[in-house]
Amino acid sequence: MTPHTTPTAAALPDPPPQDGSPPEPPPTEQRIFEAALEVFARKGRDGARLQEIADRAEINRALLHYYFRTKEQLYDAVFEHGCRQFMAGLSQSLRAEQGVEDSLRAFVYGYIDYIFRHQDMARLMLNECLCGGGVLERHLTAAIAAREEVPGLLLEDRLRAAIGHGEIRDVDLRHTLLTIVSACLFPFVALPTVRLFHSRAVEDFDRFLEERKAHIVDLLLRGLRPGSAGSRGEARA
Amino acid sequence: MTPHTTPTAAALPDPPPQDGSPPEPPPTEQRIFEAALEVFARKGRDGARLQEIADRAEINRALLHYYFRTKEQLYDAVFEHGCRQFMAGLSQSLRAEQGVEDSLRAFVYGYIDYIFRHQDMARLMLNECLCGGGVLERHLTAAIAAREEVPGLLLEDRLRAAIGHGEIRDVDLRHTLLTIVSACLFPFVALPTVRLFHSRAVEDFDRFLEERKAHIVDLLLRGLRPGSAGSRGEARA
DNA sequence: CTAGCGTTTGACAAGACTGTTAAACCTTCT
DNA sequence: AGAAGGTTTAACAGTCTTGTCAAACGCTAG
Repeated sequence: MTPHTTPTAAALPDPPPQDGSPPEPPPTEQRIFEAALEVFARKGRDGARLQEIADRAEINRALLHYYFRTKEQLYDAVFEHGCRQFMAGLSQSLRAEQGVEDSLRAFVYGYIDYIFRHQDMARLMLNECLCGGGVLERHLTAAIAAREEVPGLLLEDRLRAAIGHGEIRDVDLRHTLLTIVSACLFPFVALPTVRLFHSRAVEDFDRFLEERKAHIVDLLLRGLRPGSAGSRGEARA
Repeated sequence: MTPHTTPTAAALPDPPPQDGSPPEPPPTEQRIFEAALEVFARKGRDGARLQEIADRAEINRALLHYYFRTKEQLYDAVFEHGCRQFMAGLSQSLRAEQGVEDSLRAFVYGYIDYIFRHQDMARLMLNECLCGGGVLERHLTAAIAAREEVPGLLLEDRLRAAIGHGEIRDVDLRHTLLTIVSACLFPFVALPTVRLFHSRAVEDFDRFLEERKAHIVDLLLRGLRPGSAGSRGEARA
């Protein structure tokens, strides 16, 4: 009864390419993580079946219990593990630039690229947002308390400084950040719907995302540029 | 065996206040719809239990099968029914204005207000986007084929005309529309997360949404205003 | 009154899924 | 070779959930 403690395989998910050795099959636990993430992301927490996870990991279903006791503990472990790596990797891919414009561009480009490469984890987290039982909140509050890097905050600092320097307008940064994240993330949520109206997105999703990055940065930069209000009053209602 | 055909109670969900009669308990089928929508929205398609739906509707569980045969058919009926009303009501609440600015404002304000009043249905649809099996696509394609009103298209027409008149820049309207919808809708998805950073949103969600409406309209109007590109080139990568 | 018909209910049957256990397996160390 | 300990497997048990059924209920028409 060695497992059930902390995962022995706390290895990186994106390990830097080792020597030229053939890609040795990852240890069982790692395979379970990967399989479980896929299935949970596609079917949801309740829709996922342990049998399907086991099949995908090419192991006996009883092994899932051997390593993680229950389905709930497996889910929590996958979420915890994935969430931590996701956040860390995301923060890392959002390098800080000097100017506001470059910072914003780096954020949007990095964000979309990263989500694209980790759609399963993103779906899992969004799923948790929609009908989850507080697992995400618990983990996020813990992460914040532990002073881990939270992806959006760096850009918020940059924008705040830019406001101080008069480079951009004095906007409510929380709404601005939320808008940026929405614009980057939502297309992945709504993808099945987007396809219907934007059929190109299916044929060439890469191209669609490239267009999207440019569009968002362009819109934001113009929308944040300092200057007088629009043709009429600023806010009405 | 009268049921299983088409719902006899195709009544409106927001019936205009009738006479002063006491609110008579709605017929069984309507109660089922309401209860099922709530439970499906909160627990997801697979997480929902028929027993919980029956309890919430204050009926015997067997009645669910009497009216809808299977869980899947119940889900489809709720989705179909809800989706149709949702779309129709949404289109209706997005009245067309003359100018671009007013149209955009009406759209954003109407959209957020409507979603706020129909969060369950919105969650259900988003859930279907994330881990659904094509039910949403099927219904949407059918709706489009039947030439039903699709919420976003009216605004798209307005914006296209405005581009023709030079009132706004020549942007990719599909991305613009997607951005607008994202900005309005995503906060509802991410609400549990937003709370952590934007604690005011909990205490006073109404106020948060009012701020948000103004923020979105403001950002969009400025971002779409015609004029030269930013401090540097327009698009880089 | 009662026959008919739609509605509602409790009980039951069948199946799906999770979780447990004992035995087999495989490697390592003595 | 043999013991030890972790790993894997097949089979089993229990529970939860869906779906079905026959009987009971209540209303209306003849």
